[in-house]
Amino acid sequence: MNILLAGKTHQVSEGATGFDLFELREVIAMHVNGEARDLSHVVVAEDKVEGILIDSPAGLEILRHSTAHVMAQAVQELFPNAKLGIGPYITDGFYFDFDVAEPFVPDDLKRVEKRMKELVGKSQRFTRIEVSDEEAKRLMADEPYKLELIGLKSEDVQEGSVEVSAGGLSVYENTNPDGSLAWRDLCRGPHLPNTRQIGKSFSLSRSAAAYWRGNENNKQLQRIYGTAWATKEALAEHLDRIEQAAKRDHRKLGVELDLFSFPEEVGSGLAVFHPKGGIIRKVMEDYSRAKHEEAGYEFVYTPHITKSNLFEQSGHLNWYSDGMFPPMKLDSEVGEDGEVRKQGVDYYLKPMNCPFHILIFKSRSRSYRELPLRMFEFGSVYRYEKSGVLHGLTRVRGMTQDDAHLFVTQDQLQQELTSVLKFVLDLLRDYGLNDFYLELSTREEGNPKFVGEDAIWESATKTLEQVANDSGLELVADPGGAAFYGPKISVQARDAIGRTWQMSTIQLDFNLPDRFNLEYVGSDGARHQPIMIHRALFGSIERFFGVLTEHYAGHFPPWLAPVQAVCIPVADEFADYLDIFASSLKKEGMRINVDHSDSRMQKKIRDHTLDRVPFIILAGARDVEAGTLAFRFRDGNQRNDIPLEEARQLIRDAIGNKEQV
RNA sequence: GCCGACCUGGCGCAAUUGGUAGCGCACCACUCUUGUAAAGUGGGGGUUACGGGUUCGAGUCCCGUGGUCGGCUCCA
Repeated sequence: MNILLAGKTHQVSEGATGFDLFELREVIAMHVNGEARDLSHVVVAEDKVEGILIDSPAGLEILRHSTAHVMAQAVQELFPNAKLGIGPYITDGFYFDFDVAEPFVPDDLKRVEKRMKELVGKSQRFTRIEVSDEEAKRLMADEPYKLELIGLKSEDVQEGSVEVSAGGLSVYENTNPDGSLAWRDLCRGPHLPNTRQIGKSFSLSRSAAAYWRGNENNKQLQRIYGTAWATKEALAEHLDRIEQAAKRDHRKLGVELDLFSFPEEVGSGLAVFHPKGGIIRKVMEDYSRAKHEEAGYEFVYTPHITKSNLFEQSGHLNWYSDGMFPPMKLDSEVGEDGEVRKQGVDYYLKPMNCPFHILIFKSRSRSYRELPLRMFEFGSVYRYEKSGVLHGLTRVRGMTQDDAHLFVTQDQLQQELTSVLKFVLDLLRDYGLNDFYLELSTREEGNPKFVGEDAIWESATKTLEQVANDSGLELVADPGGAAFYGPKISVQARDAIGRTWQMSTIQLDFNLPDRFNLEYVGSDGARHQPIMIHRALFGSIERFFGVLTEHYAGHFPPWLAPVQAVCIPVADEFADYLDIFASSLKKEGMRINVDHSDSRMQKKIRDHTLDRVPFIILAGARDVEAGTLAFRFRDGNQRNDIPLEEARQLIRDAIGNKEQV
C-alpha cells in the first residue's frame, strides 16, 4: 500500500508502524494525518505521515509528558499510597499531581529524581492499550481521581487535556524488557517508545500544592514540577535562562539599586519609593503628563476615599467588595433621648477612579461640542489583593494608575480608539518596548453576566477589532475574556528576554454611563448617552516600573537613570577640571556628579558600574592638557580623547533622544 | 485565601546533637593619591521579625502574630 511520508509517496507493507518508517533515532513519534501518534501506531493506506523529532516543539511535549509518567511511576514506588492526579507537559517541562498524606520535601524530590534516573536506565517500553470505559475503570480501580476523569470524559473535557479526549480511552503501560508490567496510567498519549530516550537532561524543580481540577473548593494535591530537554546542552541553557531572569528580578534590583522597598511596618503590598526610584518615577510621570497634555487630555484630581454610596451606585461594592479594603465606619451619634443626631457613614478607599471622573462629567450639563472629553489623573487606588498573590511591584495593594476616561459619541468612537492605541504604542516605544501584540477580549455569547444591548456590543466589538487590525499588529482573540461591562483591547509587550507582559488596556464601558445616567446634548438638541472608554497606559506606575526594571535589567537608559553620569578624576588634582565640566551640565538639568571620595579610581569605576550609571567620565593629565574626556560605558567599552563640547553633546543627545547606551 | 518553605547587623551569608552570635560587602576614621571593575590598617553596628512557652540554658525546640518566597485560586 502507499502512504505519503514526509510529502512523498512511499510503498509500505500492510501493518507497517512508525518503527518501519523511520531510521533516525531522534524520531520519537509521528504525525499521522495531523494527529500525534506513537511510533507503534499502524499506518493505513493513504495516511499522511511525518516524523516528530525529539527536539522539535511537538517532540519536546512528548518527551516532557513521558518524563512526567516516569516521575509518577517513581513517586508511586517510593510513596505507595500516592494517588495520581493529572500530569501534563507545560512550557519547558511538566508536572504531576499526587494525593499524598504528607507534602513532599526537597529531599523527597531528590529521591524521586534518583529513582527516575534508574527507571530511565531500565529501558521500559511505553505501550498503548485502547480500552473501553469499563476496562479503563477496572485498570484504574485504585486511582480515584482517574476514575473521576473517566466519568467526565465525554462532557467537560478541558482543552489540551492529556488524560482523556472526547474519543476512546487509552491506557499506557510501562513494561520491562522481560515483558513484566512496571506501571500504568490513564493517558491519551502519545509517548516515547522507551524510557531510555528520556536521557539525563531533566530535573525536578519544586513541589507545591494545587487544587484538584483547578478549583479552589476542591482538595489540594501535591504537585511536582520538572523540566526536561532533548539534550544536556538544552537543559543547561534553560537553567541559565532562569538564572539570568533571576538576576534581573526587580525585587532584587530594587534593593541593590536602592529604588524602593516594602517596609514590613507599612504592610504587605505597599511600596515606598526611595530617592533613586523616585527620580525614575518622577521622570516617567513628568513625561506622561507632557504627552497627555499634547494629546488633548485634561487633568483632574480626586480624593482617595469616598462615602460608600458612590461605589454602591457604580456597582463596585456589589461586585468587588471582597477586593476592597474594609470600610472606615463613622458611627452614628445618638442623643440621650435615643434620637439619631448623626447618621453613621462608611468611607471606602477607592479601588478605581472612574466614578469620580464620572461625577466631574456630571457636574454640569454637557454639550456634544465638548466631546471627546478626556480626563486624566494619576489616581492612587487600593485593592485588597489576597495575601498569596502579592508580588513585588507587579501585584500590590496600593498603586497609582495613569488613568484616563474618555467620553465620546458613537461617531467618534473609531477615531478616538485609533488615536488612543497609537498614543499607547508610541509611549511604550519610548520606553524601549517595541515588540507588541494585541489581545481582543470579547463577550461570551449568551452569557447573561454581560450587560448592555446586543447591538452595542456587536458594533463596539467590530470597531475595536477594526482598530486593532488597522494597527498592523498581531491580534489574538480572547473570547469570553471581556469584562461584564464591555469589550477591551490589551497591549501585550515582549521584554528584552522575550517574556510578555500585559501593559495597557483600552476598555469600553456600557455599564457606568447607564448607572450614572450620563448624557450630553447633541446637535439635535436631544439628550444622548456618551460611550465611555477606560484606559491606562502603564497599567499602574508601580507595575510598569517593575517591568521596566526587569526589561532593562536595571540598566536604565540615560533619560531615566537616577544618576546619568559620574565623573571620576584619575587623581585628585584633576577633580576641579571635572567639577567645571559637571556643573556646566548640571545647569542644564542633568543628573551628573563628580566622585570626590577617597577610593581609588578603579574602585570608583567598579562602584558606579555596579550602580548602572550610564556614563562614567574620566579625566587625567592627558585630558586636562588636551581639553578632552574619556568615557567608559556599562558594558566596559570606552571612548577616549573626546573634546569637552563633543562630550556634552553626546550626553545631551542620548538623553534627549531617549537612547540606550 | 489555601499548601509548603523561610525570616540572624543596611545587603549577602556562617553558627557541630539547644551551651550564650561570626564573616564578606557597605558604613566611619586614619594612611596611600592612583589612566579604565575591589589599596591597607583600625573602628562602630545585631535584645537573631514580633509575642508567648519548654529548658539550668533557645538563633537553634513548641505555639501564635507579622512579613517574605514558590505554587494553586484570583486580578474590576
